[in-house]
Amino acid sequence: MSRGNTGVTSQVVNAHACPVREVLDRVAGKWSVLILVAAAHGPIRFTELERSIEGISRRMLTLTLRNLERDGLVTRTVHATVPPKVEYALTPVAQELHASLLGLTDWAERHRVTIAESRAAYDARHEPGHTDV
Amino acid sequence: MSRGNTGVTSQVVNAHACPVREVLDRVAGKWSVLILVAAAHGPIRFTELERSIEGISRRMLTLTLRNLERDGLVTRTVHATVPPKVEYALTPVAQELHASLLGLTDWAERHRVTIAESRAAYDARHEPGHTDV
DNA sequence: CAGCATCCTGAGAGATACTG
DNA sequence: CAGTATCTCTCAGGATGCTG
Repeated sequence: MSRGNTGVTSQVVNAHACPVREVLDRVAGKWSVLILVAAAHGPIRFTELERSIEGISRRMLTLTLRNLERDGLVTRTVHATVPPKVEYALTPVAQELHASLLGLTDWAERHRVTIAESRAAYDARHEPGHTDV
Repeated sequence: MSRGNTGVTSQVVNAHACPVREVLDRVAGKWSVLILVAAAHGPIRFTELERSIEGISRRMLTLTLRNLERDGLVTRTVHATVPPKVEYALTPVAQELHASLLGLTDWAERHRVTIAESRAAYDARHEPGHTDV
């Protein structure tokens, strides 16, 4: 505050220091949350995940699971049977996260319509050939 | 539930239907939340934003602001003065969102250490040349 | 001051095929 | 069943330069 400004102390925000961004970097991937949701009910097998999550590829399922495992959000349990059986389960930490996400879910559902309208209006305003005002 | 399975009704999760993913698509961008945070204290000018947010480029600031405006999360007020003065402010909807994000912030701060450790351990396990077990 | 236009790079993600 | 291995492509995001 060494320089007299407008009065609002616009404090510096650092991307690396911001905790929200940390979570997002972890969860923002297209599939991460979907996996968290699908696994929230209890341990679930690879193929079950694959079928539960609409549109996910084998590759992305594997990659995302690996990342979640790395962060300690899911556990991977291999049952040495034939055929192989691998179960994925949320860790307590991930379950807490899942709970925190409910706040966002709630927000999304309360405002999804408003936002859609806002978009439509904005797009209309900026369409090629709007008469403005 | 027409097919008898393990008992866990792994319900189908659709990326387009999942409300959490909707929010994320809106907010997951590298800069969106940072702008929300920086603007949370009150109306803020373009250049103030630029300086508040460490590392953001003019281009990304503009783009992200446009998207937020499109979704009705920020308002853009142009003061017809010389030099120009443009102020961005959060809409009530965005302020609610900002509040919901506190849950995530909290989660991140409570577990950031654990997660970092988990990563380190995982990476150690998978380093080239681990003796396993 | 507050942008827009342009060029460029790389990580995320899709498609496809092969295997312990 | 539960993965790995490539190959490709899109697009978010960085760098830079120009303007009302």
